[in-house]
Amino acid sequence: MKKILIVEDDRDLNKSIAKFLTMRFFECVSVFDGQEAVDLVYEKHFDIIILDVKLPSMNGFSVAKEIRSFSNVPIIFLTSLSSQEYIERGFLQGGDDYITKPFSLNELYLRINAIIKRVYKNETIITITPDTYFNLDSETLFKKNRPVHLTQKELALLKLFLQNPNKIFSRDEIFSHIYEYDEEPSDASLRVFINTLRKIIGKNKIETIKNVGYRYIG
Amino acid sequence: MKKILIVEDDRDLNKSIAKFLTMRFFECVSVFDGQEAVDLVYEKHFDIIILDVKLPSMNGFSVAKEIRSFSNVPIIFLTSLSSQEYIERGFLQGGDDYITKPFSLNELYLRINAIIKRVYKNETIITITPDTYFNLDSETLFKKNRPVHLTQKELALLKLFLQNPNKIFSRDEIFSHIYEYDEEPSDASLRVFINTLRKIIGKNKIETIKNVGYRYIG
DNA sequence: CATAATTGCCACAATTTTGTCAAACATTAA
DNA sequence: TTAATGTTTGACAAAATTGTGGCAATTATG
Repeated sequence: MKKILIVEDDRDLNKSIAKFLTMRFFECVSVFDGQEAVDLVYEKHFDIIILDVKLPSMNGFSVAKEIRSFSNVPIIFLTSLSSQEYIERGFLQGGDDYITKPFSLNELYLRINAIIKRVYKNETIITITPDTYFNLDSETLFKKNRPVHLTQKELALLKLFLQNPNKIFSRDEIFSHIYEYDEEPSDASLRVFINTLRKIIGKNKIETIKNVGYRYIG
Repeated sequence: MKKILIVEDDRDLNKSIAKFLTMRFFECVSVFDGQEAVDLVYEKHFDIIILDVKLPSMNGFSVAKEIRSFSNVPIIFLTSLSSQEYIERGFLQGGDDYITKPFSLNELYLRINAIIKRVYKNETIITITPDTYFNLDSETLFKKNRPVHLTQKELALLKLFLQNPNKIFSRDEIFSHIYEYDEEPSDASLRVFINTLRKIIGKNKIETIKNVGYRYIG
């Protein structure tokens, strides 16, 4: 679950953003002034920061500047100042997006997701083929919207592949991921799992790297 | 240098975007309708796509949907339709940003940079020809955005060349790089590998240095 | 421009690796 | 305990990679 820091001195607005995003499975922390935000980011990890520009004492741009001196956490500026000059300043200060008030909470939500998708590359739903996808939360593979049963090892192997698309895995690497330390089956075993996975997600989705291992084509 | 595809049927606007971004060191390609855009992305590599929503024949959302079926290239929607519904549709179609007209070119530029910073921060891609590139992270060669399977030796040879563009390699040097100590095949073998690589990346990309060896033209 | 040397390229062969299936074995659930 | 499910193995078929020979094409050089 992604952690969001909401820096907004308008308490009502702050609260409704937090409520909206919490309902959509984000973990939200609210603060109401700039210095507090900087201190908190120093101490704790956040996956994304929503930052109002007009804040008491320390303005949003200065907050961003301080945070950027030690962290690359994505920042979305939020403000009623829609002048080009401000927008440009926001991006130059290392911002990832700039939203002007009034805005829809849903748009904010979508923009957060767009950034998360790029930065953390972890959507919950991974599309494998047009009719096959994998839900990372429930760890379930769906084919034509029907869940497909996978055994423990099949699941481990599929997850390894999906989380590292296009990465070449040596047989040894795969073994160490899907087997316990004391298990040492022969190569033939892995071949069989590859075989069954291919039957499920499609032959061409797993490429054989001869003399090395395999890779998932993502 | 990052490559941008501009899909906008208003020729004047398309031209001014291209001019503005070219001055800021992007390589721009302009097209004026949706189908053309899809065809082009299918064949060539772009780092980011600027996509007008209102296009003749095929609208921007459909274009994005088609592109997303085979590519993850970042897309920025561009449109005068500022209704929430449209904005949301843009993001749900896999868009990375949504800008409403009228907009400042500089803001577009800044938003492009924000996305590039996130998406390509640690991806190293070597462009070989307009439709062929090599991803150093996954050690994969792409042609028309499709991965091309290379055997061990082919890959070793290609990597040697790409990492040393324009350097003349003697046959002996190449041998010592791609063969193990105990392997000692004849010259004919290397000729065959050169031959197959040329078929893949283009004849003129590998120059023969008679009596010496070869070099990759980078 | 003729010649010799070098290189390109194709088809095939040798070798190794991988895919597949059935059956044995192990583990879990009923 | 039995039945059901999951995992591993072995044997053989199938496929892929690499090497080689032979001849055509190209290049350098006198």
